[in-house]
Amino acid sequence: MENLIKFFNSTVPLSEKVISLMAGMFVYDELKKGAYFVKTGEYATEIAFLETGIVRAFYVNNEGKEYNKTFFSAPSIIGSYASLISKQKNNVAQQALTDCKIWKASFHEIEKVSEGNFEIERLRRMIAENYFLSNEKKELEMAMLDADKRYLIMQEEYPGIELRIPQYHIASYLGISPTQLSRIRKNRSL
Amino acid sequence: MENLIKFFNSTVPLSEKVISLMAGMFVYDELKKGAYFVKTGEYATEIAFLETGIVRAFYVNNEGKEYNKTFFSAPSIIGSYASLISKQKNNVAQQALTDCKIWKASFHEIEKVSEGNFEIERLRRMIAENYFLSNEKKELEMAMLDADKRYLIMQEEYPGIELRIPQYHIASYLGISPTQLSRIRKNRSL
DNA sequence: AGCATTTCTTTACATATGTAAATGCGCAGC
DNA sequence: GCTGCGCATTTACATATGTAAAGAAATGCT
Repeated sequence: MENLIKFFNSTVPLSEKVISLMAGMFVYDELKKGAYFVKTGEYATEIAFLETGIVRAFYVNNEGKEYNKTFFSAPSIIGSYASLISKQKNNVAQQALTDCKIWKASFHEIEKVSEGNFEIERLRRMIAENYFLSNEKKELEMAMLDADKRYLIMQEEYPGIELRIPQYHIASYLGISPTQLSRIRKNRSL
Repeated sequence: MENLIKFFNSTVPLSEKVISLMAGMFVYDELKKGAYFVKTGEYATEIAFLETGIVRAFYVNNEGKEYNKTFFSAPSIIGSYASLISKQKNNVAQQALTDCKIWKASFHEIEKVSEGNFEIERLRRMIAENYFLSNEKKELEMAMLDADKRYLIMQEEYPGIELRIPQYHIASYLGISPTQLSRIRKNRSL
């Protein structure tokens, strides 16, 4: 729980009051490797703080192929943010790639306590902005850089992740086939 | 100016007080076709309401090729949102594709008046969320759908835009070459 | 109206990357 | 220590899409 507070505080400093409010909203839980935190086609209701572990967000195209959109590496917030704020169904599933420790909360409750609470409203604004920025960053990278460079950036962004999850998840994240990732790795090491 | 108020009100209803606050912050201006509202490498300071016209947001890769990231078709908000909230340099330029009428404001001033103003804070949160959602939507479309389908969606999202801007801008938006767009259009009409 | 410029389409060709399948490697469990 | 299974790499091949260039069409300017 201290980790959660610390994590939020690194976005905006929070008052004692807000901290104790939040403390009541989050409960501890675990995700086994392979378990889903969010499933496609459902309405998201929960958000969680990922204390340890790795989660992937991925979508499936009409041919049934999976694409990894994001990795969440602790400490981080998980939950289908898009579905929560739009009240639409998820298009993106979230699945644990390792065993995970999480603290989850009902998003609806968070919305309720932020009614009229300036501080939480501001926290939510900053969270929205951060999501926006990291999406934007990934989008630009995907579009401007070749897979080579994206691979490099991925390694900086998620240090050590390659040791913890299979290569084909990385390939999917980079938007290329495992075959192609292999070719890149081969060239890299020449 | 009424259009501006109407536009913001369609996100969250605003009080008289906030409306008059805003009225003082936005001033009328125009952009000639081809003019830039935002240039790459600079720090954004302004935001604007696009009352009439079309603006494109685009980035340039290291080979000097341009990619259109978004079209803004009035009524809409323009300005390098990412740069404004991150206080980093722009990676994305914004250029008028037709003559435009705009109402611009200093983002810094907006930030100042939202200090402690719950309503504006909430407006900003919702704007951030909307930006996030439209980015997310585009990202999923780009990744899950082929250019065919994206072309269709583009036509729904920006009705009539094809009559107002050159084809190669559309191609660039779809992430394909003009040649390829031509091929798609040809197949479409069979 | 006529010329010039811009835009769109088409062709021919090159190539990057995906798919499929075979091989190789390493770790886990017995 | 052996066996099997999951994962990574490699090979061969197919193909979608980009590039370049030429031609056609449209637009705009004087």
